[in-house]
Amino acid sequence: MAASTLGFALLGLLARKSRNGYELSQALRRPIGYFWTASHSQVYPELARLEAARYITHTVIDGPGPRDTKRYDITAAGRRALAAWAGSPAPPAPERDEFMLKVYSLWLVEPARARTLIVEQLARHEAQLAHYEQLERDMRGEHEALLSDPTTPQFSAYATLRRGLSFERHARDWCVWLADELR
Amino acid sequence: MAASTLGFALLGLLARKSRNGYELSQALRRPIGYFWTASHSQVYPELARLEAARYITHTVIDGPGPRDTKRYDITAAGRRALAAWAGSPAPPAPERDEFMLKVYSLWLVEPARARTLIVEQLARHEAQLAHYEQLERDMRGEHEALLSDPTTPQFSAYATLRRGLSFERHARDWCVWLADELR
DNA sequence: TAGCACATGTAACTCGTTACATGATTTG
DNA sequence: CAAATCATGTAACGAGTTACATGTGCTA
Repeated sequence: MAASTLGFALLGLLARKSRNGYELSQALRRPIGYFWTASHSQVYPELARLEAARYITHTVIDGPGPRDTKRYDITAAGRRALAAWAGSPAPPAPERDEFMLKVYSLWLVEPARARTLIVEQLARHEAQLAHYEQLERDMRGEHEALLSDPTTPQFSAYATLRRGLSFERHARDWCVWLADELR
Repeated sequence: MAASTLGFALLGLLARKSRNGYELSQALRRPIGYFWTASHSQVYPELARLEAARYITHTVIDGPGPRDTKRYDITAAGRRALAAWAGSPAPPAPERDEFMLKVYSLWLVEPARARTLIVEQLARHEAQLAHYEQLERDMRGEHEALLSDPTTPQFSAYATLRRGLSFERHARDWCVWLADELR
């Protein structure tokens, strides 16, 4: 009766607040889904599976369009399953980074062109970093409060934000170094 | 006539030296495939596709077992296709990190247990970092030579190694910070 | 009034993993 | 002599993307 990774991503969102399928799909799209993404065509069938497993329930609250709007809530069993999953070790994830794969063959590309690619990538990392820094400013003042209690959703959200900030900074620095080597 | 990402991963390896399917599969397995992985059941059909596209050729050099051993070489067309792919912008990659997804729901886990998970993850990053540092030591003395010419495969290999080193260091530091917050 | 946001679903396809299948050579 | 390594392939399944399908209400 274990859910898929996508299922736990949905449960992780629903454990914070109730949402409908559309809102869940939005939350799992770039740039909002920071470490998991899914399209709506994957979300709706998964919600049906989670409901069959009794991890969530829905209440119809009639909306626009040809179908009803379904507002989903996590159940006590869903919360237990989510906590058990979060508290078990993550299987080692196979790395998959198409950009780095291109860098591995960058020696075949004319250096000035290669440098352009790296500078474009640098811009993407700087944009994402600026976005994360804005999120951090939005939390400012609450930091000490957030960190004082690791059993609040805000603690987890701040921990993942710190990770994003750190990742984008290191990626930016690496791009700067490589662009300089290709000058 | 464009190859898949896996196809370009294989071409990137074959552009450096000829290999058989078994050796290519080994190179794409952890911990050797640092930014792309694949199992042998995916590699063999892809090699057939690359050969149909005339990006590679093979010569039979009879080996053990019930089938012949096929040694693959990249063609001039394969090298051109690889260079064109490496020189074009990478599509923005959807982030997918199951460990970070767990951290997002870590507030539901008893803090002492949560801390154990983070310390285990820290150990994994430290092991990978030690591995990368060994690779760097193996290259020592050649650094200046490697960086002087960006059109050699060694330049690309060193650039990706620097990225791996930077990534593991930032991941380690983040784990140390979070484990400390959970003490 | 055209387009976008809201809202839910299905179908066809690709990519990737695990399991099935075979058999010679080397090492403990 | 048993197990691991070398070596190549197919089959079944699950996960994920793109396209198909429908229709309301709001805004430029």
